[in-house]
Amino acid sequence: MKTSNQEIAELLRSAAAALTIKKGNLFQIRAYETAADGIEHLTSETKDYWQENKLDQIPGVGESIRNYLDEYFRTGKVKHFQNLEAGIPPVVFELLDIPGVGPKTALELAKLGVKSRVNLSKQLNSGELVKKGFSVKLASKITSGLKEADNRTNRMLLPLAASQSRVISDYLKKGPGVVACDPLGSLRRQVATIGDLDFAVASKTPEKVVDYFLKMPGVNRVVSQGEAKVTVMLHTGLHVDLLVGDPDSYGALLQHFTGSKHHNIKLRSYAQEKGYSLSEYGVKKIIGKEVKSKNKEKTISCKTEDQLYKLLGMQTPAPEIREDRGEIEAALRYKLPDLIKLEDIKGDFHLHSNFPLEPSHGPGINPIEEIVGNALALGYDYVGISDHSPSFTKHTFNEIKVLVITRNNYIEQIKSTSKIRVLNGLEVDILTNGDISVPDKTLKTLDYAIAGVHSSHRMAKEEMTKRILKALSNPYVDILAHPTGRLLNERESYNADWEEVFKYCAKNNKLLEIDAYPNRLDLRDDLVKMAKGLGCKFIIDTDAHEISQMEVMPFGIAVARRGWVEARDVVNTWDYKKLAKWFNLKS
DNA sequence: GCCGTTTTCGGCCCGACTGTTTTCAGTCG
Repeated sequence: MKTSNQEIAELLRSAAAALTIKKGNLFQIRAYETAADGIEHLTSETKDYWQENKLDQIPGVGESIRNYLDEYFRTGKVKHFQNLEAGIPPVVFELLDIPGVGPKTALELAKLGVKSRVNLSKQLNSGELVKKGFSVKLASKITSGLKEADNRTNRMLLPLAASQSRVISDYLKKGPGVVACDPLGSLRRQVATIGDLDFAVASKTPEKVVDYFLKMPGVNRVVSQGEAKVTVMLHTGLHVDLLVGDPDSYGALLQHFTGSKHHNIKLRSYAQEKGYSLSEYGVKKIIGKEVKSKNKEKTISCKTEDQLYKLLGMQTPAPEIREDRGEIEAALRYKLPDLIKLEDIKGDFHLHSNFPLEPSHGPGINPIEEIVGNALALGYDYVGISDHSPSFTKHTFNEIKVLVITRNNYIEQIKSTSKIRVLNGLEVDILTNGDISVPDKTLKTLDYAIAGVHSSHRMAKEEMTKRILKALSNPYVDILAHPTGRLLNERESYNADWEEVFKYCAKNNKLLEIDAYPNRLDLRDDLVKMAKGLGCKFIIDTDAHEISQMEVMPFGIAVARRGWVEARDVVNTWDYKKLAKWFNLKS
């Protein structure tokens, strides 16, 4: 049985598509889609919710869908969904993820004899579909849609998205009549991976900006084009959306295009209750059931986002938390968190040097002295060096002890001459049975230890939870490194009962690391928020293996902000005295 | 089908673009 969150969401989306084809209730269709969204964004498996009898805690899941899911987990199928889908060729559901193809188009294709995606491609190329009466324009649209779906690459990591975005916004800023230009969408919200790039431009002459944008180097084809709204595809396959708006209502445009979709839906529902209708043009007053005027002139325009949120009687939530995870409710009560900022960071604790402890672990390339010097240049008050521990498979515990002591002595010398505080740490392995790869008496000689899972990632959830908890129970382990082990676009998080792990950390003063390295961003933002709610403290580190990588700190800050974290929740924003107390250091 | 610091009933975000539409349906963000 397919039970991943992605697969369960697909199950619901197929039901929604079937209902669309059968002209079901529009709101019921939306309800299935909302539930699918809710499931996709869960921090743990839907199946776990089911086993714990908590399915209706999932956003968008009510009594009916709860019962359907229960039936699914018990029997592997949902009779109601099977009935909905009866009479609809299965290929319809296969075609839905082609851009431009929705339920109705997919059904038409199926009726014209399309058997599969491959077959669709064949019939398009041979012109067979058009001969059978399918629209020529739609056929060409779907041909490019198919090409796109096939070339769909991984979502971009933040550094790449940021650099691509800079090139485009530099270009746009030089455009005719451009007053302002901002990258928006998921990049502005600093989501860990970015699908496409969105830009807003403020200008009184949108048509000129649109023309200028279409001439941008690298544009491969125009996906759609309107007076003030364009989507293009670059030669790299990247999608870029542009919206041009009047400078007087630019705040509303920024708000609209930053999203997220769920934030906007919640915000607009709330606005509606208050008698307003909200769009990218501003705020309209609703009288009775009718919007007072459809004229844009009658819209209250908002130059800034603050004006818009203020009009609705709330604080402006930082872009990073606009995900409909409670920020609108908090903003209405003027209780938004005071999110951590890059300037709050006073040090970095997960740094790898070239000290010859264990070459096979891929050590850093810079000497400890250079790392300390760079920390000073970054304005830090303290810095922690945390090389990988020597491999326990190649060394006896006694050899490990000797190696570590050698390094200890070396760092002691640096400590005595350095202008900033230097801490002596080590990144150690959590072995499959939960033991630490370095003996306690050696760990005891360090200022701190970061423990991480570096092997056997595919353990069963219960086993992995036990493994992590046992490691954390070691009194010398201070930090859980990159807690979920995910590598973006490469490896999923491993399974563990995170709530149990976080409760343990909160109770026993174990720190959760937010690893700022862009392909990790681990702990993930949603779990950060959960951990913060359970009272956990964090440390944000770069995991740099060369000193230039110490500059990835902003990505870790973004994750923390997305998890509603304030500076006081993060130990490496504290002054040294408070920090030393937490780590039980001598001075 | 979901949901509620005005509601357990009666609502459900809002608008743009495309195609082939003379008033709208489908898809997308």
